[in-house]
Amino acid sequence: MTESNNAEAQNTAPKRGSAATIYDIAKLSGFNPSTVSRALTTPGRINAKTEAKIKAAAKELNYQANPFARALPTGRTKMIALIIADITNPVFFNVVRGAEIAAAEDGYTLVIAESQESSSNEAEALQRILPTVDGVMLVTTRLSDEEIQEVNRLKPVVLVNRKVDEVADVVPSNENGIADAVKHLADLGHKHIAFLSGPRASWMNTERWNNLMKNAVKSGMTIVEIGPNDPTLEAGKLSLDRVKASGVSAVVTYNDLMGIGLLREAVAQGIRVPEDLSIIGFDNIFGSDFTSPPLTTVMLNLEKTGNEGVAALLNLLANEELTPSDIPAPEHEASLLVRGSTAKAKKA
Amino acid sequence: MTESNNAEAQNTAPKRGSAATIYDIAKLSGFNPSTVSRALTTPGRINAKTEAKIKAAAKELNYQANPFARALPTGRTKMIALIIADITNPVFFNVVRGAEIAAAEDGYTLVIAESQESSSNEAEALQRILPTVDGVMLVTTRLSDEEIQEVNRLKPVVLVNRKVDEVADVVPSNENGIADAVKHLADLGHKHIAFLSGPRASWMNTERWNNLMKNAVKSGMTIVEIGPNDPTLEAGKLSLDRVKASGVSAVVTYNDLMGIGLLREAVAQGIRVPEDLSIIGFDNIFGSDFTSPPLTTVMLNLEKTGNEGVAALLNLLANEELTPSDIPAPEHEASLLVRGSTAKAKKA
DNA sequence: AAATTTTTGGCAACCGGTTGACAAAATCCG
DNA sequence: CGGATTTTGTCAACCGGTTGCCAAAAATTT
Repeated sequence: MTESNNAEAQNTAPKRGSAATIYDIAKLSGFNPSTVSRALTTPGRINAKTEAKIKAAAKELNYQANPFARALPTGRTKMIALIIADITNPVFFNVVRGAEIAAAEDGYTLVIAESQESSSNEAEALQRILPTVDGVMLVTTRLSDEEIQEVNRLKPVVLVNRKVDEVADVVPSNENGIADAVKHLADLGHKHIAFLSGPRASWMNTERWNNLMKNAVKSGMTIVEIGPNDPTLEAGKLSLDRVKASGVSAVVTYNDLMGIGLLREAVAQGIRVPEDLSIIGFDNIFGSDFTSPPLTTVMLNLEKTGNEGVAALLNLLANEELTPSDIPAPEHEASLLVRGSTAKAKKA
Repeated sequence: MTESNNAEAQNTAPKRGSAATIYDIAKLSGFNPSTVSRALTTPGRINAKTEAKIKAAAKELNYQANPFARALPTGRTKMIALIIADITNPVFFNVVRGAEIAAAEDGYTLVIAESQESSSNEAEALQRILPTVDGVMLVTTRLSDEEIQEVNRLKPVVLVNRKVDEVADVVPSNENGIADAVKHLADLGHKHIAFLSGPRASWMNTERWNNLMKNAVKSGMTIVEIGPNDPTLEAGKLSLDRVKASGVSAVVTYNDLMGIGLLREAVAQGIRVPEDLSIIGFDNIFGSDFTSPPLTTVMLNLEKTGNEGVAALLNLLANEELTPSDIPAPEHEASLLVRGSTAKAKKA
């Protein structure tokens, strides 16, 4: 842009990416490259004085090891992959954040790929990324159990919110949260409730439905499943008719997105929430308290989930011989967050 | 999957990560490793028939090039870094998605790092990631102009929503959207408006304020800046008192987060929106239509921004000699999305 | 002081690709 | 049909680290 540009370009040979190597350090410090390597990576192997000299030279040259050159013989890349179905789904934000923090703590870098809810995209992305990472965290995978096991055979895998034989997982227990939610509805006098279910293939969907059913029956309520549906705002909105038709006084939705969709459509159609219809979502996503009324929801500590997932993976990585069953169960559990979308059932 | 698995597992030494190399292919196909390399990477350089044979052998061995071995001599990693300030800020989701798509199209992998709004974190993450990527996209960096220029000297950088000398950028024009917003308020009879500003250091904040001021003055309105503030829900909420005190009938907020915070607090305090106070946000984030009333906002096509950012970076990468000024301005512009939070000004 | 053990640093091979140089083979030309 | 040209495959060096092995130097023992 300015006329000084020309001069600059001439004198500094601004060759991008020309970083210092151990050979430069060797030359500067007068030692052998292998000695340099040892001084930098195996403290103690080398005379303390030489080590200090070498480290000084390294600092002077602003040395940073080329990760590829390092990864080549060792096979370790200090990167882990995080595969998620839909990055715009607010559920993931906190998982990602928790994972980021845990990874950065140990000097690992997160490589994030999105499958856009498509299992072929996911397989492709995985294919591309797998060789560059030490391990994989699958957050909401669309892959089949067999595919997951196969990936697990290549690199350590940790599954979040899903369970597959032989594969490590981190899935916080829904039980308490669901029990509380059902009790909450029972206390409010609801007799007939519905579960607005998510995708048939979702492990978590089945988990929630089964738990819900068990608790509802125990509390003497009837419960019906409406679905399967896409786990989206739109699907929640479109299901209002079926909800109305079912005659229930309360709905638990597979996730907040669907809950919000349902709630807004109900309000738009003049159905009063919570007076005419109580709604409970899952996940406590960003924005679930923006609605009128704000959505009552079963909350998961997703940041913690992401954190524990990466911790488990790092554990697996550090300890070749660890088996998935050695991974401790997550410590945190779901809990009910009561906001405005639940109230006493209308008298029948 | 079948019983043949056992046999396979026995003879192939199922050592994790033991992938086929070009040497294996060479042995299997009877050619030299370098010939294999050429067949796979320089189509046409090799006799079509041999090329086919080699490719068949590669397929048979399920060959996938070791990216590190490849990156070492070429320096190219096919990865680009995406640095964002706060991954839980919904503004970024769509940027990330757009970037993902553009990157995947060209076989590039996105490495995402979050700086948690801290410039030291950001510098550190950048330090860690920089050697492993071909280029960097800075989405909401907390780095100083000088730091950015320095990074740009090492690897190609594309800035999103910010401008720094000598560095390529993608910043969609706010002008139309802001002009429309001001005109919208003027048409509704507002005479005195405020800008609830974001962080002082934000380039975009200054941009919006300057534009807003210019347009407001032109329309014969008075405008005041209230701030600076954190770009958060909480800050929006806390600023209500100052907004009330200012006596304005309409507020434009630096972003939707602040707009939503302000709107919800106003409603909570019994101030009617939009009858008593009109509010316009920026960004059209997820959830900005969940509020009651839904937030009127100046919408940016963030997915497109992410897309164009990566495209620009790829362009820079493919064409060493390209200078930042060769990057075309983004084609899309901001536009006003009128929802429910704006209405006629009360008569003074 | 000689023999033995331990420390220390250097040599060289290796990780798995890419690529310039070159010779053999194939194709073209007059 | 012989010489010039093009095509094709191989050799070998290189990218920047790591690491097993060994010899020289230093420290210890006898």
